[in-house]
Amino acid sequence: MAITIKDVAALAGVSPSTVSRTCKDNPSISRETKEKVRRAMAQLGYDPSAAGSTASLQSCRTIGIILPPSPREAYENPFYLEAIRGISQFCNDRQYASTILTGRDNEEILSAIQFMMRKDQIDGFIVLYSRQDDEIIDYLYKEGLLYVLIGKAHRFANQTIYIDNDNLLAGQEATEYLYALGHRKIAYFGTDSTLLFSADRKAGYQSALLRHGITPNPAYCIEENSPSCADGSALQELLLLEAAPTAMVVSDDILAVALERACGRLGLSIPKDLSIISFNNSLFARLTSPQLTSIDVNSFQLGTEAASQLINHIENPNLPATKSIVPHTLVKRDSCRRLAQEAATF
Amino acid sequence: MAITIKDVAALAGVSPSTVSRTCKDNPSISRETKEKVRRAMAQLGYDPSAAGSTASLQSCRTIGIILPPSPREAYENPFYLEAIRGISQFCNDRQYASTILTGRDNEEILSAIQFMMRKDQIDGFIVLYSRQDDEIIDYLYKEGLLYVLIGKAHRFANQTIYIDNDNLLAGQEATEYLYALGHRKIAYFGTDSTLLFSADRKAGYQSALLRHGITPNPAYCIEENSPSCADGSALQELLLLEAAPTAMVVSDDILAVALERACGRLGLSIPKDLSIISFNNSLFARLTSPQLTSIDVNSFQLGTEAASQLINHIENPNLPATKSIVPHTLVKRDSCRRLAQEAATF
DNA sequence: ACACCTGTTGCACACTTTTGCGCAACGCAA
DNA sequence: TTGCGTTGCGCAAAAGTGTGCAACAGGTGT
Repeated sequence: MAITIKDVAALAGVSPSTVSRTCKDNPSISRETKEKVRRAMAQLGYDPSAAGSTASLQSCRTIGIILPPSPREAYENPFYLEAIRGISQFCNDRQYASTILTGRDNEEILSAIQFMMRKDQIDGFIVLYSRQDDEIIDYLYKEGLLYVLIGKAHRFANQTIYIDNDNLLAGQEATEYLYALGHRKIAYFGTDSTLLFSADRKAGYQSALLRHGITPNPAYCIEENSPSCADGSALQELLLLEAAPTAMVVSDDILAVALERACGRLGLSIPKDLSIISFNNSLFARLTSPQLTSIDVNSFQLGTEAASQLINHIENPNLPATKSIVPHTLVKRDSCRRLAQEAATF
Repeated sequence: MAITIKDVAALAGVSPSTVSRTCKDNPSISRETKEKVRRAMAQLGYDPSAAGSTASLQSCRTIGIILPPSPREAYENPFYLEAIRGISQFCNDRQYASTILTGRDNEEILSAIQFMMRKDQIDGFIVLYSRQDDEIIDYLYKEGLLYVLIGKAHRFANQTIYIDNDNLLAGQEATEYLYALGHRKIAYFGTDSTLLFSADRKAGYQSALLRHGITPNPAYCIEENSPSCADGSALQELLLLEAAPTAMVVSDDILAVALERACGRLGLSIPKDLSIISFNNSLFARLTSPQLTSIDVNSFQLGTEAASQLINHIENPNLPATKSIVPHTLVKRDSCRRLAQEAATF
């Protein structure tokens, strides 16, 4: 067993309470006594055990990380682990623990949450996703539990702490980039837009088009919720249109890879026949040929920022709900080409 | 604040100790009393708080998950998150918490470990990787801490609990599969073999060749430790050899995708000019064209099994070090072709 | 009737830290 | 010398649970 506050107290010749107060730099302890105690702590290599402070402070310095209930495939997106690593890194630094809550469906996750709360084992949650009408977020909100969202709040936006990219802006920038290269027939390919990041990117895409006087064409907008479905016919239909797009904004690298495959099957070459810009800048974007131009959303930083906000709110309970925005970066690679002038005459 | 053992005791008209013993089904409490207590517990919705038991039992029902210190790229391998999900799922079921320990280098990870231990905040560790001469594993061993390895033990093998695939066998099976398709010029492409899974797969590859009377050709064996390096010249040299291989065993899907790209650049087509079999069966294997034949190592199950072993050892401290093997499965897709008979005459 | 045994339960303390309150000592002024 | 204020520190209770030991009731054997 590790050494306790009593050992230090004995060595320093004071009472445990004095040691405790010294640790927290309480002004009612004299400088000399503090010095003495600190020497004893250093000599013994003392670190207060969490067990005791948890008991007496009713706070366990642990946060829960909630993964979405999704098909297994979704977790292969490196986004999640990067965000988790960001959270863990920050927690390690601030001497918090973090625990992942997962399950095969909403119900399992809910019961894990309830269990942890009943046990007083968790001070707050980070929810790694954001979607419309989510049962778990509703539960957290209704129970008055502390949580921060990675992604934009759907309901209760005013009272919710969240960390997000400016996905609307990112969607606009992606579209503007293609526009600046001379593209006018720009399509959008995204996941199911109940996932809010996708909805925002799509809205950004649409608003960029409108700004240039282009009315978004519904036939130019495809939404699939899995890269496996993306082999389907909708994409093929779009690509074979009389007025097929010359460029596409794709809401995730993984979908973009699926799109590349579809193009390959149809004999379209990238970027010659189709320019592609996607999001997340994951390994997927770097392993394809051509490598994908992609918008990096800094998922690691989303994680650290979320952890930072949550811990801040744990330690200062009455703070108003803060929102923070993590910047994104456009990484240019080889999947977009400048359109020759004549093609630009829409 | 949640309801405590005292509330239950008061309602049931017994002492807190009786409630405690009832929870653990201690035989020294009569059936009638237990019934009475259980009714009170149900009525109040009581669940023992972890804080108290942590204090009194000196065990916090928390395990640490140690990520390798690696270049960021490595974490994009879906293997890690799948293993973590497996661990979390099992922990959630068994009402344990898990916390991820990570850092930019060995030193940061070590200090996170030391901190957690000094705080009595962790009962044991799961190490998500296994490599030669690892400082962190040495530390855990020397401090006598409880840990289980995912992957094969290098040093201290006898005293180490580990969960692994039979990577030697898997390497053999991959090679045998290619052999059975008529391939004789089979090369190996793997990561840096200080990572033990890679070393084992390579050894399996070699032994399968030897079994068929083929002496492994050193020129047929390439090791790179990052998919970015894989764009390098070694691979190109091999593929352009006079006696270039007709098939390759690749230790990871991600490397296999890099290999596919290299082939593309050299005008080689898959599986026509080169058959590829790889490991992990990740999304990478499914998103390429052609889709990769790959050996699924069941990373989720590696995680659950590791958590199961660790918790078992936490609760039964004197168990001998167990080892368990998680089965793998060959998933056939489109990256391997049967060689015409004449080509098989080596 | 007394001693002993068995089965059941509660008391008191353990674990470790935090903190309200009170006490002792000291200086200074009346 | 008494009284008051201040400073510095320890006592003890608090958080919630687990457990060794003692006690108690009731029954049995002598």
